This record gives sequence, structure tokens and C-alpha cells, in this order.
Amino acid sequence: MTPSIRQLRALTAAVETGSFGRAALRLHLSQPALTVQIRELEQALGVSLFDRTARGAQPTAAGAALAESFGRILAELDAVVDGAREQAARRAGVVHLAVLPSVAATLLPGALARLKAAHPGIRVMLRDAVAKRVGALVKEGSAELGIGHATTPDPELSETPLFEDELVAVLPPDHPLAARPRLTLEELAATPLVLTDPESSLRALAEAAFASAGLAPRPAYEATYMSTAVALVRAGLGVGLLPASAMDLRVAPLLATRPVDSPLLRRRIVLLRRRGASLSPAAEALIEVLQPDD
Amino acid sequence: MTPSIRQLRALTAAVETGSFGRAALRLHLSQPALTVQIRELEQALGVSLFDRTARGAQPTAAGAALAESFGRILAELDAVVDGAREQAARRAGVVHLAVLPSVAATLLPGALARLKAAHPGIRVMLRDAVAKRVGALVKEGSAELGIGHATTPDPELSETPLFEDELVAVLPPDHPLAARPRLTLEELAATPLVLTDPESSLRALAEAAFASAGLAPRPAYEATYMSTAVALVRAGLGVGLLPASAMDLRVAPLLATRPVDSPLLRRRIVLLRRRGASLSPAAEALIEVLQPDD
DNA sequence: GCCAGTCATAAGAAAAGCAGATGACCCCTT
DNA sequence: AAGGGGTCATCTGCTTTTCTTATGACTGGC
Repeated sequence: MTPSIRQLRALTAAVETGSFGRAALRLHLSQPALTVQIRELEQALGVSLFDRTARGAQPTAAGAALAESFGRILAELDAVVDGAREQAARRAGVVHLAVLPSVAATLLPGALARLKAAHPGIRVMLRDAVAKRVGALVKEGSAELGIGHATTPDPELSETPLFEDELVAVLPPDHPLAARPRLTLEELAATPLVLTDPESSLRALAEAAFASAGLAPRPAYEATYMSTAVALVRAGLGVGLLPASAMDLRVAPLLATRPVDSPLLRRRIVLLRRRGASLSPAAEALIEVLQPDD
Repeated sequence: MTPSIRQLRALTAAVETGSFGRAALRLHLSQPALTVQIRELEQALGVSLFDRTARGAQPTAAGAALAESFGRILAELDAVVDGAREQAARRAGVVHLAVLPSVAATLLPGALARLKAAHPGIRVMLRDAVAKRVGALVKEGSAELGIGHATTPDPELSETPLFEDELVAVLPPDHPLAARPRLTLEELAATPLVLTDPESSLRALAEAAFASAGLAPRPAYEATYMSTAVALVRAGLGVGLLPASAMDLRVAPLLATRPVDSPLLRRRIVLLRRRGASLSPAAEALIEVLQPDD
């Protein structure tokens, strides 16, 4: 018994054009079809909306008032629908992303630049967190996507590999160990190291590699931010153990990097999403730019 | 291409109940029907609104956001429609009425009281004006109804008789003329008179009656408000010539009224409305109470 | 008095919407 | 591990709605 959208449009068009025929034209309808819509609206409401004369239909007070209300409602509806379509077309939207700090500093800036170029209307709400938190944020839904590393499979999460990351030794070019093309865990364990925060997954990775070789590293310094760690290394305070991907940057010319002989220093960086939860168009766009070799 | 109201209701119900089946129940639909509505809405918008799992449909972010917007729009629409129905049912509404001052003081109070009793929600916007203005106000549309007296027929206006009004002589009980049961125009022309404003239709009526008998009245006083005229008569300053209908009131016991022998002192009070303009339900209700002998 | 313009009506056709039956899937229980 | 209950999707035939075309009725102007 509530009027249909067609009837709302019919009334507003008829009042605005002042003629059933012109209103029908505007709505791409035949004039009888519009007449019927108006009549049924009148019956549904129990109010007469127009005074029909031989030279046009004059809206009654009720008709004019209703047309205005309906026009406002239709405009609101159209705005909402357009907004949804904008998001579907990736011209707008937000995606909440939880990401490891190491990745945020390396892979992400380029990806976000590509996203901005391809879809300028999409915003990314970034949250950096250690690996466990990344998974938790995605699971609880406060992040639609996560970038973490492969862990024990969680039934609620689905993982898609993004790239392989590797911890490499970072050291000043004039450091004694820089003479060797590759380093061993033993060599590293015997020298002062610059490591990251004990909470970080990079640190856990390093600890695990040393432990499996029966070694105990000598952390001389711990830094929360990678830029700090790099500065410490550059100051000659120790040898860093940092993601290879991070070393592509401006740091490179000033520091030497050397691979380390340990398969355990590798890790797979993966994209995390809630299993069974479909992705927003904005998230799909983000995923596309995260996989440059796709 | 814009979604239908059914689809809006389907989405809000599905999001609120968290289940297609329960939503269908709420909308008195079968579950397949609701599924179809949701699917077509998704296709129309290009967005997936639910993540279907085997144990229910979980709204996506887009689905939840749209449901809220749609809910707001539907509530607004329902309010507008309810308002229109209220007016149709005469439980609300406004009617603009232009009325002669003489009638405003006599017939109208009772009619408005009856209207208030029968339809407490209807408001009357009252405007008193002389006869010509009453007609003009109705013609230009700023009054939906008018109460005036019969004039030269206007093609744009339609007249419905309400009652016959008659000017009677009003005088103190101890006035010499009060001894006679009926008065003549000649007798009145020979005595000082209390008349109304020269602009008023009552005055025009009196003047015409005297003129057609070849007489010239002697207006001793002119009053704009009828209550003033009555006060002047009571003070013994002259004989009044006022509508009989006005004399039913509290004035009666203190003053005598006498009919005057002249058919020209009668006039038909009519209801005026724009020809071809339908009436609002509120106006119809007012008309009903204006015709107590209907 | 006819002509042009308006809205209303009628009839057949097209489209949309619906209910009921059924299927696929998953979780949970036994 | 098999079955039961609950979910949503699909299919089919029918009903209801909606549309177009053709036509009528009315009015105002030339």
C-alpha cells in the first residue's frame, strides 16, 4: 500500500512539467501509463493530487506539497545509489589495511602510489602492527585486509602469497665482514648486532634462526624503527639484520648488504583476509596494485 | 535502473533480521522472492551486499551502509505518506478561509466550534475582508474558500448558497420607533442612523435600498466594527441597520430589532470556491459544518 | 465550428513478482 | 561418519502489475 518509486517519480515529474504528457516524455513513458500511475497514487493516498482541466492538469495543494517531499526523498535516494555505484566503480571507497611495519616501509609506498594513480578516489586507512596483531585485526574485522607473514593456518583467515622476504646483514662498507660475499650465522653471532624490537616478527625470525643453529646472538642495540636501525649501523655500532626489501632504498649506496646462509631467515609475506568475507571494490583495487607481477 | 521500494525494504529487513528467511517473513514474502529482490538490487548497484554462508547471510560493509541509508529514506517516505493520509482522513490539514466581517462575527464561531469537535486536527486560517476582496482572495488562490454574498456571476468562481441574511433596524427598546412592529424605509430615512463603514457590503446594501426608494439616509455615525455600532445604538445615538443574524447574540436582550419593509435589504450569503479547483479534505470538512441543515 | 491540445479509457501484450518445490551447502549432533 | 536442521539459490508455472497503442471525451482558440 505504500507508493512505488515509479509513482513518486510520476508525481514529481507531473508537477514540475505541469503536464501529464510532458511528464511521460521525461520519464520515457506513454501518457496513459503516467495517468495510471498518478491515479493509483491518488487512490493509495486517498487524496486528489491534480485538478484535471481540458488544458492541463493543475496540481492541488496536496499534490504540490507531496511532490516537493517526494522530490527531496528521490534526490536523497539517488545520491545514496550514486554513492554506491561510485564505490562499485572504484571511484570512491575506503579500505582498512593492517600491515607489518617492515612492509609498510618498503613495499607499501609504491603500491599506494600505484593505487592513487589508478583510482584516485580510494582512500586507504593504514594501521601498522606486529604480525600477531595484523592477524587479529583482520579476524575481528577492523581491518579488511592484512599484510603479514605466513603462520600456522587459521581457519578464519585466508592467505595469499605476496613475495618472499629475506633478512640480510647490513654493514658499513669498511666493516671487516664486508670483505666476504656471504656471511654465516656463526660469523654474525660473534659480532655485535643491531636488531629490532623484541616484539617484532623480524626479531623473532632472527632469534629462531640463531636458536636452531644452537647459537645466541649478541644484540648490541635494539631499534623500534627501521630507520633508527640503519642509522646505528651506519654509525658503526654493529651489523644489522634487516629485510632485503628495505635495502633497495636510499640507504643502499651508503651501506653494504650481504646474504646470510640460513634458510630460516626467509619468510613469505602474505596478504590476509577474512575467509568467506567478500571484498569491497576498494579492497580489490588495492590487491591489484599489491601484486605488480600479476 | 534505480532500485524499487520493494528492494529497499528487502535490504533493510534482511540486514536488520540478519537472515533472508526472517526478512521474508517480516515482509510477508516467500524466501525465494526476497532472495531475488536482493540479488537484483546487487546487480543494479554492481555491489555485493551480503556474504552468503550456509548458516546465514552476513551483510558486507556496503550492504550495512546502504541498509542504513535506505532505512532512513523509507522512514522519511512513510512519514510523508502518513501525513498525506492524515490529511485525507481529516485528522489534519489547513484550510484558508476568506470571510465577510459580518459573517465572521455571527455564523462562523459556531461553525468553527463544530469543526473543532468533529475534526480537532484541522486548522482554519481566517481572513476577514469586504465582499470584493473575498472574491479576489478566492480567485487568486490565497483563500481556498470564501464566504461572501451573491454578486454578478464570475466564471472562475462557483457559489453555493449558505443562508439568507437581512438587515434589520436595531434600536433601544424605549425609542419612539420601537412601538411599531415593522418599519419602513421612509421612517428610517427620517431618523438619524448608525451605519457601517462605507467600504462594507452592508453599507452598500443599505444605500442601494434607500436609493431605489428615492430616499437618502441620514448617517449620524459610521462604525467599522459591529460591536461599535451596537454600542452607539445602545447609547441612543441613532437607529442601527444591521444583519439579523448578528442580533441573536448577547446584544439581543438589551436592544429591540424590527424588520424593515424592503426586499432589497435581504442578501444571500454564499460560499465561494474556485471553479474547477478540487477541495482539500480539510475544506470539505469545513463546508460540512457550515451547512448545519444539510 | 472545426482544430489542436489535453487527460481518460480500453484491450492486448509484455514484464515483473510471487509461491512452492527442490537443490546445494554447512554445521552440529549422534 | 552419517543424518538432521537450518541456511540460501534455483527452477517452474501462475498471478499480478505495467506498458503501449488506439481511441474517446472535453475544452479553448482561431
